[in-house]
Amino acid sequence: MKVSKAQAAEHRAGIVDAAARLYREKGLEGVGVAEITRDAGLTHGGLYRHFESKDALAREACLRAFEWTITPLDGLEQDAHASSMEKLQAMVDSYLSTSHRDHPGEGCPAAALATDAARAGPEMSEVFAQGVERNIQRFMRVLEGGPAQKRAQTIALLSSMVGALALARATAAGNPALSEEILRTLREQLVAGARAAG
Amino acid sequence: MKVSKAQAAEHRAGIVDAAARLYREKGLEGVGVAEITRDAGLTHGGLYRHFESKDALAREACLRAFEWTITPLDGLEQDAHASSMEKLQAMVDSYLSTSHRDHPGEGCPAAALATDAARAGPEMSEVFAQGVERNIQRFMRVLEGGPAQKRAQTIALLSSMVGALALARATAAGNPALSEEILRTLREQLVAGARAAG
DNA sequence: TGTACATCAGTGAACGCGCGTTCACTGATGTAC
DNA sequence: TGTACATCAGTGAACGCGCGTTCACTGATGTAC
Repeated sequence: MKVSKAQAAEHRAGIVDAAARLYREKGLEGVGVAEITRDAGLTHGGLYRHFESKDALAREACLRAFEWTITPLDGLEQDAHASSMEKLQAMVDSYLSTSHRDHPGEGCPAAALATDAARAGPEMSEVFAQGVERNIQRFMRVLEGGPAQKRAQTIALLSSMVGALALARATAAGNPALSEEILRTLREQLVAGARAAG
Repeated sequence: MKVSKAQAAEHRAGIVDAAARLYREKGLEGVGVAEITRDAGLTHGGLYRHFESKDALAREACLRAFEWTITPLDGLEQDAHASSMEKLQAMVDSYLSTSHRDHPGEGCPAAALATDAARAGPEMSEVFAQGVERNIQRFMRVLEGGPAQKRAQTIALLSSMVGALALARATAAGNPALSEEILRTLREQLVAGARAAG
């Protein structure tokens, strides 16, 4: 049956949200349209009233996934009492936490979808690059120094955290000690490195 | 028809090699057994004389992929004239080259398969963790300092390079300038960081 | 405000298609004598 | 060294199965009068 325009818009947003979460959890090739729409409380047939194809939905879900949040970049940012270094440490600790490792569905899509996006064609790559650029702009705000220096440091910081989180996830089930060691080591090294550079 | 034991062993190795390359290029869920065996010059039916299942082949291929080589860790290592810092720079430049970015099939599986391995179950995670541990041991040899310090630095170095390469690949088609910027930035930052720490 | 009706979001069966796996068969290999 | 024969690596058709997508249909929505 037909539903109101407002409800249809909600359904559409629900599908995008479900896809954004499931793709991060299971990969771009690990989820079917049936599972996505079921998760959103609908059936698969109606998906094509909202999206041209599964790939079009995947691109929109990827863009949506990049609206993820992490403390203290979001919510606690107004806290003027915290020093820049304390904020950096808090952000790194949050990004490289076991909680983030074990819940990719609500986490950073750069770490969850990078290799998938590399194989998904130029359109997805463009979406992904937009998200990475946005991430860089957000993360830059916890660093100090000139714009060029800050940008370079942010790119290095993001790359390190993405790689560490990806490796920690890949080794978590097979070698938990190594997985924890990777997270712990980078929590320590990254802030020490920023302290030396800043 | 039946073939000699020696030729059967060659065929088996050829299948593993083809799988190791194709999985790195297209992902663990992006290649079928038909494509792998065709690439090895065989048909898909005979695959199950050598491997229990596709997953068993994938695990063996992943282990094989971790036998990848990179200069100057392999081949040039006897060059006693090169300083440790020069070797580190050469290794980082090689890892974060556009050539490595554009040819994942012969490159580092940690960067190519990390997110796939995280979703492929505990047995694959165990194989992957073994490969990562081996990578750490190899990379440690270009750094100086005490064992604990070297190991921590190596884990940070490997994480940074894995993340940077993954992000560079994901953005290469959609934003080539950003992709190059990521590689260039980490080539510079990583050695500068090691210089400061060492 | 009421009424008639075109619109269209959502349903669920059906479609090709490619996948991993199985299996009867082939014929060279390699062993027993 | 020769011969007979069991073994088994490899072939290619066939199997269920799940996938993305299509489509006839439903019935509430929202518009035209």
